[in-house]
Amino acid sequence: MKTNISIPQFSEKIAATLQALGSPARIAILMAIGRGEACVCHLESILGWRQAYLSQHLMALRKAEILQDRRDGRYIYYRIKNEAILALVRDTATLSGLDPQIVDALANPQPDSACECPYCAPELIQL
Amino acid sequence: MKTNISIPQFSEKIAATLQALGSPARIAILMAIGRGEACVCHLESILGWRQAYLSQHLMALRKAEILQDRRDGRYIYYRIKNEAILALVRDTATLSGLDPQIVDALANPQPDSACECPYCAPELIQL
DNA sequence: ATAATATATTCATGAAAACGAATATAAGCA
DNA sequence: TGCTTATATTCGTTTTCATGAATATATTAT
Repeated sequence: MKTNISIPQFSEKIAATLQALGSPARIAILMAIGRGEACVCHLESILGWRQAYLSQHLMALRKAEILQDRRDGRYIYYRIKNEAILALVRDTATLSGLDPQIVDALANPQPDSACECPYCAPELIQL
Repeated sequence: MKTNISIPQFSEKIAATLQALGSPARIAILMAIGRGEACVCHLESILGWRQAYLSQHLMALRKAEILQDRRDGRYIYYRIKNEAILALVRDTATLSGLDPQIVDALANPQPDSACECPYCAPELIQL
């Protein structure tokens, strides 16, 4: 039972966003999306995870209002609502003693030749 | 059992820092410390929490290398190791739709007349 | 209508985190 | 030395989160 705790509303709001980011899996997802957008099967291919596992984390990021989704036929694309989230991750990387350029490089992902999603292999859609 | 997950080392490091911040209680502590330093009894007074509860969160923040402590006689003072943490919280506040000036104001706490710690009431030590 | 593909959601289980209560430790005072 | 004050730490319990497995839903193709 939570008693004798007086936490201002703002602490809870700030903590909620940071809590959503406090997961290696979700950080990896955000890096994979970067400044563009990515569909679920693209993220599956890039990250090598089970689809259901990925979807659960996407759900958490949507709930935290970090990700925005849009449907295109069968495909659902995700993008980061506010690029400031990437700056936040970058700054945290710096704080954690990591090379922020790694974050910068990852935030601009390129199409992956091994991926068969509409983004990486648009020619497959025409067939 | 964690299987089929390929999380780069950097995601884990970033997430670890954000995980430590993903708690309303610890955000409140950081706000109370701000740019200066604060002793435990000061934080007790300001936040109105049980001492043991507060100490547990201080322990978590020390473990995450966010806080630095120094002992002065019976008193232990805490300061935020890197002011960039405050910038991080401020940016998160902005992202969460909060007024960042609230964070700025809180990051420069003033002595509290109701507090009897050496910082707020140095004259009590002389007695 | 059915099957295939893409993806979300739910539920059960296990692990991690949060919290209360009790206790231990350190420093200063009488 | 013993007491007081300041604070850390440990342990048990509860709550929350993470994950796997199964299943549901939406769209397109046949």
